[in-house]
Amino acid sequence: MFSKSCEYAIKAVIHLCIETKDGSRLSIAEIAEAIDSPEPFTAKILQTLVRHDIISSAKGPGGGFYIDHHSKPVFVIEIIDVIDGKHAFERCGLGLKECNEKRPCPIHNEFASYSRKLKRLLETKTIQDLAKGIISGKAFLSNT
Amino acid sequence: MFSKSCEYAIKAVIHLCIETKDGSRLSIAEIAEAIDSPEPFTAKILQTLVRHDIISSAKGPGGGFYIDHHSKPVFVIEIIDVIDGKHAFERCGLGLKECNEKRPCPIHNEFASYSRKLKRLLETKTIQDLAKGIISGKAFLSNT
DNA sequence: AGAATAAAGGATGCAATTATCCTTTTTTAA
DNA sequence: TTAAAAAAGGATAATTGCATCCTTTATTCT
Repeated sequence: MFSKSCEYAIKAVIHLCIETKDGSRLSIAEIAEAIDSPEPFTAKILQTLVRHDIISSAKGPGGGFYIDHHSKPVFVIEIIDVIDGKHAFERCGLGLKECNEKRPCPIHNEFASYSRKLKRLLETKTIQDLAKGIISGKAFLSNT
Repeated sequence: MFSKSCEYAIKAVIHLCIETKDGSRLSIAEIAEAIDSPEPFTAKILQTLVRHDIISSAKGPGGGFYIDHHSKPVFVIEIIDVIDGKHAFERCGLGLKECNEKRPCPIHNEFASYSRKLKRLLETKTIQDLAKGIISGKAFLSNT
């Protein structure tokens, strides 16, 4: 469904959302540990998210990553767009370039309603919504 | 959504279904050409489908691949199971190993209802159903 | 039986995604 | 103003999915 990068990205932002409510910051190491991801790879993803203004970062001692709770909430789709590209959802089930409403591939109609709904969901759901449903951030975001 | 192999497999079986109704057979070259896929790679996929009894093949002159229209219809999910594995649908949206109903990941519930529906659809839909909806096999299965 | 045809299967190459390493830049604090 | 902390960024490695090549086996037809 999504790339590994995208999975890490979503997990990381949820984690940040929960842990930096109080204005504190998290280092790459802390995030990677919490979401069970390789540290240097996670660093790259976090950088991308910062560049696209989805999360914030501060260099130097006491620095780290955080999300600014005064700015607008983060829609899940924003992360997907930035990491996996805008067209992650528009792809035809059979990978046909020329598949569309007028000239649908054999399973176009079967897929279309499914992916449309899922996309709409991710367009309306925010990371903040997801964070609310989590009791213990660590437990639910790690793999072990 | 599905792997390239799986896309080719679905297209190939649809094409076979349409073109071998009369008991004729198609060579790898003919299939690859029709569905716009690399020939040797397609050969591998067809082999796998034969091994799993989804399609049939005959060696030697006049041989090729075909689907036996006297045997039971092919459910789309069968192809997916064989090529991408049985768990292609059970994977959690965030790639967590330990995500399940009892211990759902943040987006588990959001995904579950949709992938359940899609899975059910592919469990009931047959290649024969899909073939019916196609007027010109070539035109709809190739990329160009 | 022998030649031609076509799939089967093993071994290998290539490219994208995933992951790692190392150096540079910025910031804080002593 | 120097040392340490921490992210940023460039270069490189490993893994995996995708694709190709070549030899072998089975079948048909002459």
